[in-house]
Amino acid sequence: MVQKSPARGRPRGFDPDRVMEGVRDVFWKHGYAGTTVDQLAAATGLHKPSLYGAFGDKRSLYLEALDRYIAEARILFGAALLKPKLADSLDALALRAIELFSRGGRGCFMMTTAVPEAGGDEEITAKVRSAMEELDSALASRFRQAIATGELSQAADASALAMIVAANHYDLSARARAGYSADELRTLADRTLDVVWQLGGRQAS
Amino acid sequence: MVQKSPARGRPRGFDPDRVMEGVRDVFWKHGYAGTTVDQLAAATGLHKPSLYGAFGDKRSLYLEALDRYIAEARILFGAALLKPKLADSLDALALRAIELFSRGGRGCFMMTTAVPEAGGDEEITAKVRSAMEELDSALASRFRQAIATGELSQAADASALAMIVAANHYDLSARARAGYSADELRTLADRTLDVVWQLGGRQAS
DNA sequence: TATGTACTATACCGTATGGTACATAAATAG
DNA sequence: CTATTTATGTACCATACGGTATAGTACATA
Repeated sequence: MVQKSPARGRPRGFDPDRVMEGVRDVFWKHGYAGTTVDQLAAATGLHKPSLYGAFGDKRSLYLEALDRYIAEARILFGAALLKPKLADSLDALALRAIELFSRGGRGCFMMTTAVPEAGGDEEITAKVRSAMEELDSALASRFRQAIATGELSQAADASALAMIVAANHYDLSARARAGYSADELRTLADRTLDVVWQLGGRQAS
Repeated sequence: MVQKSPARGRPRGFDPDRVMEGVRDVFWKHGYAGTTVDQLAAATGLHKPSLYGAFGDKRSLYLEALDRYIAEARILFGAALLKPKLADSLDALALRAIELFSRGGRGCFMMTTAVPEAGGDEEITAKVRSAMEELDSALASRFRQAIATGELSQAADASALAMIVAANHYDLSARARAGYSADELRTLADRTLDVVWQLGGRQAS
């Protein structure tokens, strides 16, 4: 049996979730190598010893932020794919991605911070690959479902459609970082979705 | 009148192009912030004062490497698009991108080093956006040409096809960095090209 | 050979960096 | 109240960083 923490000693004066949000935002803006621990301390309002005490060193802090981002993205995008109509799923996916990526032109946290760091870091490389594959298979599965319910033609290629949408997803991230506005990104996403419908041979209205 | 350098004084003992290749490779692997000037000196075999004397500070060195990469990519990918048959163009584009990106799992130099640094750096942001738009329009133009020559259906949407191929291009970069092998990338690229042919309503064999 | 000039090499500078020692504060357990 | 435990805040450390001063070197011109 695991006892709930008996809360001995002085309780911490901060909310770890809130702190990690601040940490994530600094890494998001400056990247891993471009972020200093002093920046993290300033952004979270607590001091370095508290950060180290609660989360470990800079790298642990980053890995924790990355894990949390991936978990949140899983929920955010996974929820979009749960909508009954495929059109609504794809629309919600694009909308949420654009909202997330275009705020401050920051792009996808994983794409902008983990992908560069993946050169020479096997742990980060593996995390990125696994997250990408997870999105791929969630999308492919969603397309297979749409084929099964008759929303798409039986002849549609679920895997190919998934790759198109995934590639568009990462493209949106890169372009957000390159200064594209939310409106411009929306236009790009809509164009990709048109392609998906053409390819999928939309059946229902 | 600008005189050609009269070459007075001691001539430099290194080839600037070679040196910049070394510089680029270090930035490519570690990113801008993750690279130290000492690493650049070690990789190029020359010492910091020579680097500073010839190219300026770290940032100038990086911008020079980025400009050179963009120029080389323009030539590499532009040449692919010059092939008379669209199928050959798209095939060469994918092949060259995969060769370039999968060597050492490094991805696209611009995507992996400039995109992260674009957060808060307007000059880099502008360079990235401009390079992306250049590829977009080169691709769209190539597709319009294929429509004009009858290789693709008159009903094909050149811009939409260009976006699909561009997104695939950046997707290949990200996945190379995430550890995908050249073979895996080739499979992904082929799937995207299948989609392009479906969408474009290929006319000629 | 003399002289000017640009490149090279070593050594160094001031600062910023990741990380920590230490004294103190705030809570619980007895 | 005392002891124990954990968190906080200040001040600090060793090192690594970007960048440069300076002394010496190799070449061109004259």
